[in-house]
Amino acid sequence: MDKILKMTDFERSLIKWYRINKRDLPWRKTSNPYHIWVSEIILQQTQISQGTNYYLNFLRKFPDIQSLANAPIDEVLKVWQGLGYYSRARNFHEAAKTVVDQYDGIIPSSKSELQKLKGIGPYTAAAIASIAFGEKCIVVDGNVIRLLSRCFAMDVPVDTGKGRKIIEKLASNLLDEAKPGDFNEAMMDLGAMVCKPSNPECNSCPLNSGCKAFHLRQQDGFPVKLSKLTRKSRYFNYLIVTDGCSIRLNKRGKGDIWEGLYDFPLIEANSLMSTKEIKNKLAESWIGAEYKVNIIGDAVHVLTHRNIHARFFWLKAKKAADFPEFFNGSKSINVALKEVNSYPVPKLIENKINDLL
DNA sequence: GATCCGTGGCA
DNA sequence: TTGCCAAGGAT
Repeated sequence: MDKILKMTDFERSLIKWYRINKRDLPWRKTSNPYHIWVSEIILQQTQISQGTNYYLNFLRKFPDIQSLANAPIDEVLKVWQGLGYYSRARNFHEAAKTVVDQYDGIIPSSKSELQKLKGIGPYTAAAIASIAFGEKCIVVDGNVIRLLSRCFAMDVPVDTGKGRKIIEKLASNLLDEAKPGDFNEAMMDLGAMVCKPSNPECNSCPLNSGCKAFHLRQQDGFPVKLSKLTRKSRYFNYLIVTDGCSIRLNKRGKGDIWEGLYDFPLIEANSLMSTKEIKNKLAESWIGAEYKVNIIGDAVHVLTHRNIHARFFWLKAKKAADFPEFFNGSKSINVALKEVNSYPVPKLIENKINDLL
């Protein structure tokens, strides 16, 4: 039987809407799987308005997978600076090296092979496989979850294994197998543009006639979620050690926030500290040093699961190069002030550096 | 399965 | 102001 004849009303309405309303985005002008891959990593947990410039800059800096694989990780992180979730950059870099070293530089074309690469999970594997290679698989992202949970008025929480399986089953049944990539992008576009988290534009939605939440006037009641987010506080007492020519930067270690990025030498404690406490701490490790200490500002930096309370101490030193290489359990380096901007740093530190220079 | 990983926008 | 959410993945 002709596929067209089996097309459901859902598919037909969705695809028709997409033909007219699809967004003109840079990664939709290409079928290059590397470009698609770049876009999908950048767009993980990231809105298009925030990610588009990073996509363009990333491809300018790393135009093909070889250039990415051959780059030092610091350069990759520098391009990623400000975008957040830096493990995406580290894992992408690792995966690029794997493809160059073990796949002869050819990006695998199946969802199952793609998912073996670092940083590629069920969503990204399905997105690349369907969009770049036409594999008949569905993507399940936040947009798809919201859209389907509303259409079917799902009372099972979507952030559970059971809810997840229901979503996957529904999407699989609806998938347009003739153009899986278009179907997936259409679902995400409709979710982002019409079936929005708040104030969805149901009156202009092509699927409203079959949407259970719309008929119940319960759009805001879906998706049902179980867990709610909590944030714990951490207290970073930062030492900006400088002698006017150079400054100390601290390379952040494995398994903690901002892994691989640079900040300042710090003392993490149960609270913000006083200058007196800082001086006492310094007296233990920097014997005979000459410096002055002043608090130059406090900041609260909000992460997904953390509130970072930061206090910045200005340590005007006679010679920053003499600051202990290992301070409070981690290593710092001496960097010329002119060179500071070549190091990848988190937003909190970027802001502070911009304040100072 | 629960927790962690960034940053920005919005109601 | 506060909390939620965003084209998720790793541990």
